[in-house]
Amino acid sequence: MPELPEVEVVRRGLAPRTVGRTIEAVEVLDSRIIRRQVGGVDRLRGALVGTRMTAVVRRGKFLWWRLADGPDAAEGAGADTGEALMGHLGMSGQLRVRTPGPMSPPLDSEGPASDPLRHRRLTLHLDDGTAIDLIDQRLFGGLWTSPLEPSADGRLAGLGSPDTLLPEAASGIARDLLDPAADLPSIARTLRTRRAGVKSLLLSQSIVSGIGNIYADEALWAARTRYDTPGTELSQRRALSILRAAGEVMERALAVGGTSFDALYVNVDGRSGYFARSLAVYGREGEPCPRCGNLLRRALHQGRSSHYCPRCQRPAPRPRRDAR
DNA sequence: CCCCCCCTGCGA
DNA sequence: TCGCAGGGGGGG
Repeated sequence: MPELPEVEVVRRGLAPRTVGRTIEAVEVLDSRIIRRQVGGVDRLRGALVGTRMTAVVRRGKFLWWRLADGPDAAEGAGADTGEALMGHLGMSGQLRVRTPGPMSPPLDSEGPASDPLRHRRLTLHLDDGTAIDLIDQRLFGGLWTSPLEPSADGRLAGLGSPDTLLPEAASGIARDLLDPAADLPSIARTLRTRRAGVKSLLLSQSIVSGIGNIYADEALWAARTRYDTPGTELSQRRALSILRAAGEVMERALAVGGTSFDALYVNVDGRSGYFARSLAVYGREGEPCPRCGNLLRRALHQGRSSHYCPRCQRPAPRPRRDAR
């Protein structure tokens, strides 16, 4: 579930089912899913088993649980452990909540390759019997612990965060456009200092986080700007309008559960979002532009597809030197 | 800053 | 068989 709206759907699904719960066991079915864990599976278990989840936080596409010492801790029960459980879904990751009972799916499915349960890589077992499955076909996602540190600007670390503490693993990740602490004029100014194409800049998680290939294309279409327009050629007004467009399209996607093309992209209950039908350009090469009717195109840009309308998305006009 | 890598699966 | 797929990190 890759981009910001899809990850936020997951965060909202996880919060009511995990906050306040204690982790009783960690089941690792494929250790590649925890390759970013310092100390491997032993250290992961040591850091998690017996701790209580106190919040689920998101910044961009990164998701983490805050952890406190559990009720069994002799001293300091309830105290923050100082480490977060980080999660990233990569290209094909899902976090699914499985509740005990007769209706629950079988633990190990022998179904076809398209059956997502075939790709269960790790499960957290909670004290109320709930299981949190990390399912990931391509294994680009992962779960690992990361020490907390204060956020650089002294504001709340991310959506759902109780304080300013941020996992070290997310320290290089900029704020996202759904974060009330995001400073849009400042992000716009940064975009304008860089010569690279504006789409690559929107995808740079260190400038602004949460935007991926779908929402970058949608935002640039909405702001009538072509993907290869150099950041240095954007006016402040145009840069801001691109950022606003990106925020708006992600808000609209979030409101309908995110974008799903197939069963790979689902919420914690395995259900799809409905935004795919509202996409203007992504995956629609050869179809008419919803704004001007010209046929949409797909171009390869830095190894990834860019979808755009060749007529109504133009590179920003160069500032006129002779204007006076 | 571009290119490659990490992976698996699917459709042309 | 190849190219492509909502991710990110690291190398040259």
